[in-house]
Amino acid sequence: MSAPSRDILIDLSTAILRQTEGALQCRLVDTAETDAKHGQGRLPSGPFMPHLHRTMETGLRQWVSEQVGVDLAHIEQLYTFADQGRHGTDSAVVMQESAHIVSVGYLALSRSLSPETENASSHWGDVYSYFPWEDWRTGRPDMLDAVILPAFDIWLRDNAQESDRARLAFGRDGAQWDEEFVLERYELMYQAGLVEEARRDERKSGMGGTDSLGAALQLDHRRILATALGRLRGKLKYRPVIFDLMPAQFTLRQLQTTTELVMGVNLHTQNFRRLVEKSGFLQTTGQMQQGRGRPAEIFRFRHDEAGERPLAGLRVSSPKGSTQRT
Amino acid sequence: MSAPSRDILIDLSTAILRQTEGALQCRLVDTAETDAKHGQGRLPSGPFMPHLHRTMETGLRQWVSEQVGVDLAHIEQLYTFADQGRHGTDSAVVMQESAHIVSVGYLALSRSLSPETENASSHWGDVYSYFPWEDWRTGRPDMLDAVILPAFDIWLRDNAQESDRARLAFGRDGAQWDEEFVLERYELMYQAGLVEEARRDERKSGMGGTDSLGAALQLDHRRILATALGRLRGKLKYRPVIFDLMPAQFTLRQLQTTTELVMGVNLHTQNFRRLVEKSGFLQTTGQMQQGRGRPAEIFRFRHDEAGERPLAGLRVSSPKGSTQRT
DNA sequence: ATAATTATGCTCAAAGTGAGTATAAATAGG
DNA sequence: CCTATTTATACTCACTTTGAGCATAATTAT
Repeated sequence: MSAPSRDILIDLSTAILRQTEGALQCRLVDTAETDAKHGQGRLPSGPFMPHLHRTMETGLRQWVSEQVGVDLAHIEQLYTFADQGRHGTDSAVVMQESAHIVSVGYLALSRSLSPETENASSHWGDVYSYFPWEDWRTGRPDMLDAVILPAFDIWLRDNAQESDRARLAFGRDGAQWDEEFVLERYELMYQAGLVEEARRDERKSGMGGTDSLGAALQLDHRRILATALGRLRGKLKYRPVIFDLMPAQFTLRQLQTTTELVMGVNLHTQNFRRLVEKSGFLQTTGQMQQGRGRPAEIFRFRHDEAGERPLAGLRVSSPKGSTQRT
Repeated sequence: MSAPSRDILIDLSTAILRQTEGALQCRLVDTAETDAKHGQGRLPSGPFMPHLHRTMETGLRQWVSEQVGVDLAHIEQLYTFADQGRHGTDSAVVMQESAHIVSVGYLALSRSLSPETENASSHWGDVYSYFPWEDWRTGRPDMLDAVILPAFDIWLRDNAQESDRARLAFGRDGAQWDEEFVLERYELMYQAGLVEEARRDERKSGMGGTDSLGAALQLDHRRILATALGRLRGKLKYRPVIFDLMPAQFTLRQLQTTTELVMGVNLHTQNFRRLVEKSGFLQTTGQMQQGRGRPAEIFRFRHDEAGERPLAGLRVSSPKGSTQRT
C-alpha cells in the first residue's frame, strides 16, 4: 500500500429546488469572476472543511446559509462524483488549488414562497431549461425525434456497445420512457458530445454540427442537478416528499400541478384526487380558495401525528393518451 | 472563504454480498495487526488515490481485486459518510495518518459459486449475524420485544424528540415494519448505545446493563453494511438485481430462497412464481433438477435481449399470517 | 404401496388502476 | 340577469393486481 494522496478537496454542492408559479426552479449563485468568464450558473457550493464541519451536512448548511437565504425543508445526499476532467478545464477552483476535486452532491427542497418575499428571481433557474427533453407536460418533446435520437443513431454507429443503455434510457424499441432516468440520459448525451459540458471538458465534439442541448452549468453541476431531478422523481413514488415543495396550505390542483412539474407529465385529475385522498396525508382546513371556476377546498399536510398510514408516496402515472390539459 | 483543509483521506469500502447455502454472506478481510487487536472483521477497503485512480470505482476495483478474489456482478455507490468519531478511536488508519476520513461505501454483488471453488469460507460473514433483528424468516425475532424495544423505551425517556423516528423505524404504534429501514434502525441503536460500536466510539454507554446486539465490525463498516442491505432490499422491488446473486441457472425455489434471504421474510410460493413468470425475466432451459420432491424446472435469466418488459423488479410481499415455511 | 415432500396449476375475493361521464359552483361577458 | 366557460368534485366501470387458499403432479423415503 503506497501512501495515500492528500491533495483532495471535497466540494459540497446542493441542488435546491422549489416550485413557483408553474415552474420548477433551481437556486443558482453567481461569483463575479467565474460569471464574467462563463456566463453560466453554478449551484451553491463550497469545500468540506473537516476542522470546522463535524459532518458534511453541517458544512453544506453553512455554505447554503452563507450563499443563499432560503431554509430547506428536506436535505438528502445524492451521490459522490470523483471523475477526473468533469469539472471544466479552466474552472477557477481547479486553477487555484490544483487539487483533485471530489464533489458530493445534495438535493434540497424549499417551500415556495409568495412571489413578493423574494424578488431576485434571477437567482433561480428553470430546471427544464437545462433539460428541455425531460418536460413531457405538453407531449413528447419535439427535440427528441428531431435532434437527440438522430444524433444518437450516428454516435451509436461507432459506439454500438452503448446501444442497450441508450435504448433503456430513451425508451426506444419497445422500452418505456422512464422519467426517473434523468441522469442516465444526461450522461449519455455527455458521452455523445451533445451537451456543452462535453465540449468544455475537451471531449470529442460529438456530431460536430449539432447545437448543444439545454443550458449548461459550471463544473459538474448540471450532472448533480440531473441526479437531483431523477432522485426526486423516483422518491415521489414512495415517500411524501412532494409536500416539502408545497406551502403550508394548498388546494389539490396546486398539489397536482407541483407533482406534474416534478414528474414532467400531466396526470389524470380525478384519479390524482382519489390517490391523495386515500393516502391520508391531507387534512382539511375548512377554508376555500376562490379562482376562475368552482372554489377549491384548502388542505394542509397532516404531519403524521396520528400515524396510521404506511407512509407511502404517491404512485403517479400519466394517462395513456395524454390529452389532459394539453 | 478560508483555505480548505487538505488532510482528507477518502476510504473506499465495499460490502460484497453473496448467497451460499441458505445464508447471505458478506466478504471480510483480516489484517494481521487490526485483527489481533480487535477480533472484528472489516470490509475490503483502501484509500482513493486520485493520481492512480481515474474514478473512485477504479480505485475500489483495485482494492477488491488485491484483497479478495471474487468478480463482481453489480457495483453501486451507497453513501458517503464523513462524521467525526465514527471510525473507532484507536483505528490503525486514524493513528497512522491523523487524517480526516471520509468513507465512501459501495455495494457489490457476487454470484454464488459451487462450494468447492472457494474454500476459505471464514472470509465470509453471515450478514444476519450483524443484524439478527433483521431476519424475520422464522417469525418476528424475539430480541425485538425482549431486548431492543424495552431498551428504547428507557432511552426515549431522555430522548423524546426521537420517538417518532423510532416509531417509524421499528414499526410501533400502528406503523408497519419496513424491511428497507435497516440503516435507520442501526443508527438509532447506535445512538441509543445498544451496539458495540457506540461504546467503542466512546458514546454514552446506553442502557448500561444491556449486552451489545449483533456482531460488530471495524471502523464504520457495520453502518456501510446496513446501508447495503437496506439499499438492496429496496432495489429488489424495482430492479432485477436479484439475478446478480444467482448462478447462471437456477430453479424457482432457489430464486425464491435467495429473495427471502435478502428481504428477511418468507414469501408465498405460488404468488412468487406467478410474479416472476409474468415479469418475463426468465428463460426456460428445458432441463430439470431432481430433489426431494417433484423435479423443478431450471431457468436462466433472460438478458433482456428481446427487451419487451419495462424492466421492473420484483414487488415482493410476505403473506400476512406468515405461516409459510416456518 | 404409501406417506411425505416439493413443484406447479388454478380459483376467488378484495383492492387498486386507468379512463370516462356527470354534476356542482364559481366567474366572465353580453 | 342569463349563458357559456372554467374549475372542482363525485361517481361508475372494466380491467389488473394482490393476497390467500385449494388442488394436483411428480418425485423420494419408508
